[in-house]
Amino acid sequence: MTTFDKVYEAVKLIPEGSVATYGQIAEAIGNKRLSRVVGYALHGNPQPGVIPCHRVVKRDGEVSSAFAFGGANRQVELLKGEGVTFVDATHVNMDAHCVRALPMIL
DNA sequence: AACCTGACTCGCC
DNA sequence: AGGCGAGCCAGGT
Repeated sequence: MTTFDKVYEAVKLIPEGSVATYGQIAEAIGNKRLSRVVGYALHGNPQPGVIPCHRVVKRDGEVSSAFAFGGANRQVELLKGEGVTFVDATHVNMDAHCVRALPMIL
């Protein structure tokens, strides 16, 4: 089990209609400082369609500017399609959709 | 094999 | 309050 695998497992656990921050993912796999690795892992996204990387946002709810599915706007559309609301064109309504308790995968 | 960089976050100054 | 450095892992040069 590599760190990347843990990241993918954690991301797949995000319920539909909810979002999680890189920090939440990192914390779930053991170290919140891994947030950077989380981003890198999703950047490589080896299994698109399986790994809902569009449900992962920065700690303030802003979507990544380097989203690779067709632009950040595409990510926003996907989230809206799941019932996620936005406080801003690029900021997810964390107060309503942020995952409160992401299970630890250690 | 070492160094640099990257979808991040937090703690100091 | 805003800017800067540190810490983490993997992959490319």
